[in-house]
Amino acid sequence: MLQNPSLDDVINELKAGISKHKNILIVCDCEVEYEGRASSKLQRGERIIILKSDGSALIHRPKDYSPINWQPPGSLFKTRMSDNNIILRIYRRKDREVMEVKLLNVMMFASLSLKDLGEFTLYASEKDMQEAIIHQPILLEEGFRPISAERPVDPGFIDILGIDKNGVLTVVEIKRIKASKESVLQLKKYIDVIQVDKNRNVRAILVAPEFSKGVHELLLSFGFEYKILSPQKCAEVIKKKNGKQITEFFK
Amino acid sequence: MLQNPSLDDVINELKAGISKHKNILIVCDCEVEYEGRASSKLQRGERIIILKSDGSALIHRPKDYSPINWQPPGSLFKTRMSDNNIILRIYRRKDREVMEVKLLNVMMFASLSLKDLGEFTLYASEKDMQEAIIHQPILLEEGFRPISAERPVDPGFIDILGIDKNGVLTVVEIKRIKASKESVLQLKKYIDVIQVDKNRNVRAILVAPEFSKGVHELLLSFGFEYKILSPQKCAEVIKKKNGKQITEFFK
DNA sequence: CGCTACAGGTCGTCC
DNA sequence: GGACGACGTGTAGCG
Repeated sequence: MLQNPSLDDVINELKAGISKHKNILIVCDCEVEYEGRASSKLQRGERIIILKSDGSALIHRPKDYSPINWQPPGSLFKTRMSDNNIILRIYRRKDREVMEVKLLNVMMFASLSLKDLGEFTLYASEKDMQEAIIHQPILLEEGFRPISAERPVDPGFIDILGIDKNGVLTVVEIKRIKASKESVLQLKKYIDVIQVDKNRNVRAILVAPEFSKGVHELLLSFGFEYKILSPQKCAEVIKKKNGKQITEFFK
Repeated sequence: MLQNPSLDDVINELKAGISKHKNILIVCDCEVEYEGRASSKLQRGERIIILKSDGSALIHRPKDYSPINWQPPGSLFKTRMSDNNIILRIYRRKDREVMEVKLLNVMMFASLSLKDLGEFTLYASEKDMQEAIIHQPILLEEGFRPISAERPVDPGFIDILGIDKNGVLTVVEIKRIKASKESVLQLKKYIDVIQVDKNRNVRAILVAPEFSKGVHELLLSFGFEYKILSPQKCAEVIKKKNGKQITEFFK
């Protein structure tokens, strides 16, 4: 870890860090150029640079969520001196993308060996909602019996296909966030494919925690139905189910 | 800037840095929980945390382009001690999202005042393609005259609306990357709205650097046309045009 | 704030 | 490697 190091010290540490697959953190005054799917130029300023061991690189300005310039994992790092500045060249083979950083002054340099084996779990994805409904169909409605999930149709997949308590074929489309008109049209597409025989009775249900303006009307115009269901609720069900499985596992 | 500081020192610096709207960089052993549009839990491990002055927060693992947990700009930072650990609570009003980081051990802490006024320019955006075609319609085809750009229609916007050399109304949809079937359907949507009178002759042209498999067939089935044009080519035109403007400015 | 479409989107999954 | 869709997508522009 170096504070206000000379560029000579930085380039040595940089080369060493890269070859040892360390994670490198640099706070510096720099310029950046990018050329690839688009091209960009970033004038001189102070930024935070992260070089990761998987070959990804991020350049962060003092504002904004997203990096102003970056390179995805799998990129190659190369360094050289030019006009008493360090040039850091980051090359990505796919799309032949190049990002070049000119380091003019380094305020802080750190070469890190981060140990991170912590497990990451995300709950309440759309997949979770699907599983929850299949595991506990009453979440959708009483008497519903799922037949298949992620059933491939001409263009796309039907989230859940099932039979209702009256034996009517039912297509279920799930959204984990507020459903838009787009979602209704997606459902329409599936119905058009499924309902080859126009006289055959098929139900369509859009499941979401809430619905955008105009969606109810659009659903009505197609004769579709809806069901309010939150991903959090589904996450609860999944958690309980998995907990039970673990209990059963230890029986 | 602190190396292996005590958590007492960190929380003081953290509170000071947050109130002074500094950019804060932490390398530490931590756990993270998130609750909002979904919920997630990240077990203990060593990570890089960036807290920005605009209220955005990023937690980076030693791998991957994207942060494992984050909060977009405008979030509120709050700190407290709990069981001899620092709890950093980052709250976003929209969607009532909460991210809580438990700092167990801090390897490095830096409170930074980054000066970054450098200008950023990006070329080869879809907007550039639009401007290039409007400035130099021959990029699309000989005799084309643009009428309007970003014209709002029922749902959405028509990239460019114009008249071809034969006086026929022409809808142009632009993609800066390979155009998919989705793009064709987007164009179809606009045509359906524009072409109220089915007998009225309207041309539809999809402009993109390349086209996915099946797109040509879909275009054909709708009677649409296409034009190969790369964003890089358009960027050249725009650069030349802007250069000329600057020249004219100094005349 | 909601709706719409773009983004150097990224990322996983399946073919 | 291409095609397709999800993402805690984020972000800008407009009403």
